[in-house]
Amino acid sequence: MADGTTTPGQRADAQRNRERLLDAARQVVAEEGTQASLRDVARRAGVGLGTLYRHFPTRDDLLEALLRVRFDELASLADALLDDDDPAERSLAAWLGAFTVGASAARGLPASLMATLGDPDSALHASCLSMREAAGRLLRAAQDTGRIRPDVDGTDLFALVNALGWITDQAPSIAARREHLLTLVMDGLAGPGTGQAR
Amino acid sequence: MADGTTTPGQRADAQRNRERLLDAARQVVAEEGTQASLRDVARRAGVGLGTLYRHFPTRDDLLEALLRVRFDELASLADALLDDDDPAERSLAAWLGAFTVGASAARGLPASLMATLGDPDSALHASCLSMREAAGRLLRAAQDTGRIRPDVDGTDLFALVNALGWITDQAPSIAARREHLLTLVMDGLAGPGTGQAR
DNA sequence: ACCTGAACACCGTTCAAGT
DNA sequence: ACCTGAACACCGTTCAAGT
Repeated sequence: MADGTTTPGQRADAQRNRERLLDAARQVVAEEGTQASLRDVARRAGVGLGTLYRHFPTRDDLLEALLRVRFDELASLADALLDDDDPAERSLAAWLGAFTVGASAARGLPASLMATLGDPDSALHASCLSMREAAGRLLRAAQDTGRIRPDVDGTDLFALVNALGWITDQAPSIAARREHLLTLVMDGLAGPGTGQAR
Repeated sequence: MADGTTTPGQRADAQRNRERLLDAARQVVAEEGTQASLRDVARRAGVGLGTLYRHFPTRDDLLEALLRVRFDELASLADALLDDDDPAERSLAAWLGAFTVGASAARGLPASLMATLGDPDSALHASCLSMREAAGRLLRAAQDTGRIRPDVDGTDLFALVNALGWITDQAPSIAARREHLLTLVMDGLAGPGTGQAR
């Protein structure tokens, strides 16, 4: 059972460098987003640039190490919501809310997530895909109740919620309306209305 | 009446260089998106890098020269739709469709549009703002009929449609579902449904 | 094994020097 | 007036050289 925080393979300064890199990356990504300068990460970690590449051959490898925990949490949240007693469309809304909050943890994250889904070789691919699938199960449960339109799938849903996460990052005035825009999209997921607004 | 295609101020090779730059920029932006390398543009135009900066001090100045015509067309389309005999919400849907098609003309365009709205000094600011305002008038007309929810404004609408344009650029599989996602958002704009999907 | 930093091929932006 | 390209300060990525 690897716990993810230590890699007991070969040790020494390597283990310490890895942790320094992750600490630095956490800071830099929080400040600059997923497109942050890798040189900056190495610099802030007090480590040679080659060392960063040795530990994380790819930007996505680094992001994966930073983000997998959150992704897994979101996936299990979806499964937990699936089992609770709330109406399915409320569970779905709750999950989407949690996701959009997490998506704005780092600028550029929605773009990274979408790119990762299209690249099976990305280190982020697997966890991102399983997160989307967990959301898909929630969606299907809500569709079974007949209160969510049947002509959307998990891909549509994930696309929409990432689009929302993206737009929310483009301007503070829009970030302030995140909840509002989310309910609007949720209403769209519910299907055509009566035609009477409000 | 400046027609935008010629700048009769001082001429000579300057005028020709300007046109070469625009031609090159059209190509490069079409291929690489709004974040295309400016060096590449100068190179393809067969012009020194400094010449590009002299004609277009800013990336947005260059984009403005490329895109203003389309923006203006979209703005007048909105006004034309406002005056036709179609139901207001159909006019709104038609405009949103036209916008999203135009928005996928160049990768990165939705991001440029959103950035531009927040920066009054951007060369794109004015035309982008007036486009949003034209859309806002369409929106209000549709709201007056009572078939579009009253608690959205032009900023929300523009944000949503740009979010759609962005997500559409992230994966071909999603681009294929653009119409579908647009109707979904339109349904959201119509307000809460009956609760019965479909 | 692991670390380091120079090296390479790119950027955007500025500006002295030319015509 | 206008054009040019070197110069500067950055990138990402690789890899020879060190321990």
